Amino acid sequence: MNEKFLKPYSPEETEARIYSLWEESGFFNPDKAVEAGLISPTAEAFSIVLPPPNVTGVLHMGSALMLAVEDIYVRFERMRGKRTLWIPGTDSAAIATQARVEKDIQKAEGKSRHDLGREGLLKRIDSFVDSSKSTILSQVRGMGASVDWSRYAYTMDEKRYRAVMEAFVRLYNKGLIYRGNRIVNWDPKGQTTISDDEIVYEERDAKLYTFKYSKDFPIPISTTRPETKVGDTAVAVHPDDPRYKEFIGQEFDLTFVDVQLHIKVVGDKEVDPEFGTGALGVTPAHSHTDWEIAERHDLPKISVINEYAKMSVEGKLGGKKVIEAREEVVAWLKDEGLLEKEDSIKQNISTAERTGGIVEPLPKLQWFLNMNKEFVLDHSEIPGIASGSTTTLKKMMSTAVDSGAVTILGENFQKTYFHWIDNLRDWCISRQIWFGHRIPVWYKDDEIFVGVSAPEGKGFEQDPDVLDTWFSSALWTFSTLGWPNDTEDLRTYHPTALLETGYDILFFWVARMILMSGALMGQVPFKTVYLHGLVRDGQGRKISKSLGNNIDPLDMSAKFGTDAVRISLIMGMAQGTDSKISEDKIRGYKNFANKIWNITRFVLSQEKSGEIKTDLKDEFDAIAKEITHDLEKYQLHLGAEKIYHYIWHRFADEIIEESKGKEEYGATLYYILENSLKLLHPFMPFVTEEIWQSMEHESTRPMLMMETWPLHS
RNA sequence: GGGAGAUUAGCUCAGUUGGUAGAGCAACUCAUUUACACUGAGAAGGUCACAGGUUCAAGUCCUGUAUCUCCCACCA
Repeated sequence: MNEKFLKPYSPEETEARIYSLWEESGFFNPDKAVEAGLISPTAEAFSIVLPPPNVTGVLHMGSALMLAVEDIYVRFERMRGKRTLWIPGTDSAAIATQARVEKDIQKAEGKSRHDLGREGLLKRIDSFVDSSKSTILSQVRGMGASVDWSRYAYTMDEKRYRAVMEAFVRLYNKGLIYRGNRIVNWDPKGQTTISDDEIVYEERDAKLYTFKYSKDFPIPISTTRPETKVGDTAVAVHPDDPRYKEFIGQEFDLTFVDVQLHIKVVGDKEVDPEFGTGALGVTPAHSHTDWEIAERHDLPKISVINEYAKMSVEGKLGGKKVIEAREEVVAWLKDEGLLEKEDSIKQNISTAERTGGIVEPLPKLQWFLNMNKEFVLDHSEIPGIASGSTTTLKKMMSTAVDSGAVTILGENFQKTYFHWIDNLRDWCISRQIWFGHRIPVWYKDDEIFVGVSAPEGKGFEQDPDVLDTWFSSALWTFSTLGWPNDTEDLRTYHPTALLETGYDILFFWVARMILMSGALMGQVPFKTVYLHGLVRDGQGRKISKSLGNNIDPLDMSAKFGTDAVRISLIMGMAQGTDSKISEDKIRGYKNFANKIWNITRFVLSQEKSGEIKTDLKDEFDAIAKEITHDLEKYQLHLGAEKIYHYIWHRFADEIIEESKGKEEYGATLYYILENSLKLLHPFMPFVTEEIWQSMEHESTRPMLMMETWPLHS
């Protein structure tokens, strides 16, 4: 027997060595496994893309859970003989990365991005990305992820850049991308537009002021933002409201603070007569609702707030921050005796997810993806949409799931998905930052050129904006497989089999992938969506810096071994629900790794004598069948529990105890141990492989990772 | 305002199609040169939030109530 079994199992002496063994074998790449004759060339494909972690980030418990779940499925399907591909990659995290680099430069050199210029800043960002990406990549390795590194992709690399340009141009040519002046969510702090999904609402105390524009104005209005009223061009009332009906159509000229206003009274059914005074002061340029009312009634849209959230009007409010202007307007209303009421209310305020800045709705010229425009889908493999038929992006996204082509595990998530689609507005895809995929549009006087590369001829200026980072992420399942080229990889591995990610990016990413894959390839991007929950601490609290309850997966891995971290993240975690992790829990599974180690020590001390006992074999095979079934049904926490319970409390506590001093048990013990290692391998790959490598086997396969799954012919 | 989910042992949670309530941790008793103390054996602990209903049978299905959580939404 190998002497190492005389000491407890040591993850730190094992893991790096075992990972090298796997990686150097080349078998993370399914093509190599086929070449070596370990997987049939005609085997069914099983492919997953790794949700690319932030290239400059570090691994946290959420990504550790993601890697664990995905690696379990990849190893399971690989052992079941499928042509299994897991594509790794990293994401540029555009806004966050640019902000980080800008901050560093500001701190170290006192320079802003404008001092460096666009080219200069991008160079600095590239070198920062280069120097920091090794951290996350080695951490992914450390978790035991059996990804095919030869297919590594980065959202900003050459191939992905081409795919993004191509996608933009194709969607533009289909008429789905347009440029329009519309109200967008402007983040004054980040100095960029953000999408609806990047907004988080915070409940705050606010004041609802009720007043009249002037003594002569007949209708009082209510607002929480008096400062915007200098941009009003109308008052909207419900068309049937008896109080105000007579005023509809009338127009008033008046002076508000020191600004001249021309107010028209309009009737609009969107107005709720029950709320406030039942009359709405319409500020078209600074409110989504008001913009729409203005569109319907052809009202002028006067911009009174600029990109820095300061007043852009003439007079004494000019240049003031909106908050200051608000106080000034309220003071003026009081002085003039126009203020009728001041109510305290709770208000949901829109803030930017990334910067925390208060979102200011502003009209801006931006690029949009049209969700409701009909277009012809030339080639379609999506059930319910025939090739060459007319559809809209919205309908297509809905059909992809409704038809069952994509299964979103968890009924509640399906409902959420459909609900989101119902309420979907056009997607604003342009961003005013420098780091990202620059919009492939060039202007020259009245000319506009849209193409994957710059037009010939002089005098063209490229659009300064870049694309929303989710635009490129949405292409991920096929941009990583070589699209827009018609590659062998695309034919073999797309649609991918499974997408596993956190439920918090169902809309950002999962839905958008369905959109892009459908629009550009006529395929769904994946067949099954597995959404995992948040990882919380032992008390069920969100892990956060301020609580100081951060449990670092790398620390835990160093302390208890990666296998222990992986399986403790899986245990008790039903799909789609939040899970808990604590140091005690991880320690418990370190003990389990050692338990198997000692079981092996005992079994290796026995002769492989006697026949395999039928009753014990049948019992084991039944367990193996159940575990297989659990994995197939995405109940991996149940499978993990069963193998754990069987190995510790059945095999070790009962079968081994019973076998002591009885030679005829030998062959049976070896049978159970070997097959238990196979079942446990996806969950705890390091310790199982290490044990496997230390034993002799009849199998000619080179390693446990490439063994066949129990009961699988 | 709309939607979804949760409520099971002291704590954290499982419980697959309805068929005698489960695990881990904690606490209790005992064992101990044992493959393994990173151990084993045993005992204790629950009106499955509450109230109805369906059923031979309900933690599980239905209705309602309470509390909590999350998501979505342009009530100014």
